[in-house]
Amino acid sequence: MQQGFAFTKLADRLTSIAELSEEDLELLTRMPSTITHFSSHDQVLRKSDQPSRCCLLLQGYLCWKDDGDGQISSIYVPGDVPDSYTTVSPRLTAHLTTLGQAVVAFVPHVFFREISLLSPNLHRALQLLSITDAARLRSWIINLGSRDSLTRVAHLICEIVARLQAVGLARDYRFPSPFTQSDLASACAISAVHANRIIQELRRKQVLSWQSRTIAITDWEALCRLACFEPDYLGLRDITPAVCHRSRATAPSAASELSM
Amino acid sequence: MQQGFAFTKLADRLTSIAELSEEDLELLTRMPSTITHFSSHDQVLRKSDQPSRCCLLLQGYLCWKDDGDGQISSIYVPGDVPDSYTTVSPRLTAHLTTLGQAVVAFVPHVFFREISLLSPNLHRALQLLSITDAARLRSWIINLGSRDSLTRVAHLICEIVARLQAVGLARDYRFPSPFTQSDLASACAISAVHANRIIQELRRKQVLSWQSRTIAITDWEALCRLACFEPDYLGLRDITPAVCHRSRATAPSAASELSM
DNA sequence: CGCACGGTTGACACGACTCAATTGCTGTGG
DNA sequence: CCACAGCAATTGAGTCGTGTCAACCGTGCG
Repeated sequence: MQQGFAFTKLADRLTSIAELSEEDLELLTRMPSTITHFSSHDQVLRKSDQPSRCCLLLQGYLCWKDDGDGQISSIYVPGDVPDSYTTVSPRLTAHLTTLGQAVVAFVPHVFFREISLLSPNLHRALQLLSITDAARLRSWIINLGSRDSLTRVAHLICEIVARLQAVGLARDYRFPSPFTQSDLASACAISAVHANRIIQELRRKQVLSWQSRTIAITDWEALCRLACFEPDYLGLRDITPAVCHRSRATAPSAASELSM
Repeated sequence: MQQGFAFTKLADRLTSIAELSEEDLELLTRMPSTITHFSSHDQVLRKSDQPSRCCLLLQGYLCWKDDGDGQISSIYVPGDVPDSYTTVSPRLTAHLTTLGQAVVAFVPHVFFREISLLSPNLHRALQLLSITDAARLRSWIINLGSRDSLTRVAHLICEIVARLQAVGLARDYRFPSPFTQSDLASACAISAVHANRIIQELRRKQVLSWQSRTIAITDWEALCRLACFEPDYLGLRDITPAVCHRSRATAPSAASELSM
């Protein structure tokens, strides 16, 4: 991957939910960061930490993992800042853990505070980031609460694909899955054995393949249907009717002028 | 209840998570509001709404209820502002619904924006409000994901008690429960029939009574133990070791006399 | 007074869990 | 280069929690 340009990951992510000006992008280029590589199932932040910087995920996946039985409450993809709220209060309620190898850029809290003061636009974009984070949590509660395990797994995969595509990844509906089936099970609140059977069923239904640490969606429409996936809650700006066939080459703001 | 002092409810809530100065409280007194009464299972906000004001709950309970099977993703008590995030983006992903009768004060977005500009302290307090909202969502995911139904119900009740007490209500561990057992079931993602059996079990275990629309906790310690309840995630300032035996002696607005 | 709704109870079905054993893969050291 | 360790994936069998269905009761309200 393109090391050394951590800020572009953040820019991509912010652009996916808000329109940024040239000046905003210029501000982002000044982002100071310390880049760190983590291996599988590492703890990036412990519950007891009181960080003074945020984690910008550059590559791989992170999740909040609970102390107790290891329930995963949220998954993050490159461009996300899982702990952005620590800029306000550094108290953590879970461990920030890798799912597979991951690359993280640590960015001082003060940087986010500064750009918020300098650009109301960036301030709003960062607020939107936390709002969509909360929206995803609510969506996940709906999932755990009201859908059966096949739907849950399918929905999680749909969400990951949509979010990867929003930052320019997985355009061909293939993406690395360095996490284990047990990880997926923890996220979906099912047992590892059952998760395995669900995945087999998804394979049998010909909607995806999962081999050599890579997932390939073979029938996106069918998967979305199985999952009852309606990506509105992700707050992305340019979802096409066909659900994420976006081309990021074109100017970042086609229409999406709806008041937000 | 003391009508006409909607702002005191907000002041109580903000005080429970942040320290406010005299000036901050003075600013809050200027809060404009339109007070509205709702009956049971009313929709305060529809998914399709694009509100330009927030809902400050004064009395009763509200919840976000999903379109589909009516899964409840979050419950609110007096002093809460369930839709505070709409000040940034008015898009909703669920219906804001009453659980029993409720009284709501509608407060223009612009008021929150103004006080955020005038007082960094209030700005922070409002940010903390959304952060704890998200923390509760994560906690609820843990609940749905990793605990059995008895624990889930017990945990929800513990949380409600703790949050009521944080704003000066339910000090004697008794509080109105105008919601139905089905509502509780929707929140805990179990069937109404099963919810009923769980409640009976809680009664049998002598930890609470639930009659004539009132819940009375008879053994708070035992209930907390059953629930695995650790209230840190609520972000409250003054939790005593014994879990919420707080005395609000220093209360800046000691009004809130009557039951909610 | 009676209807409607919330609460209660029992019987039965099924999805998901656990336990346990086996296979397959990957990396590593002899 | 192979053997082995260790982990992930896979499979089967039996169990249990929770859901569904259906009936019944109690009570508040029109």
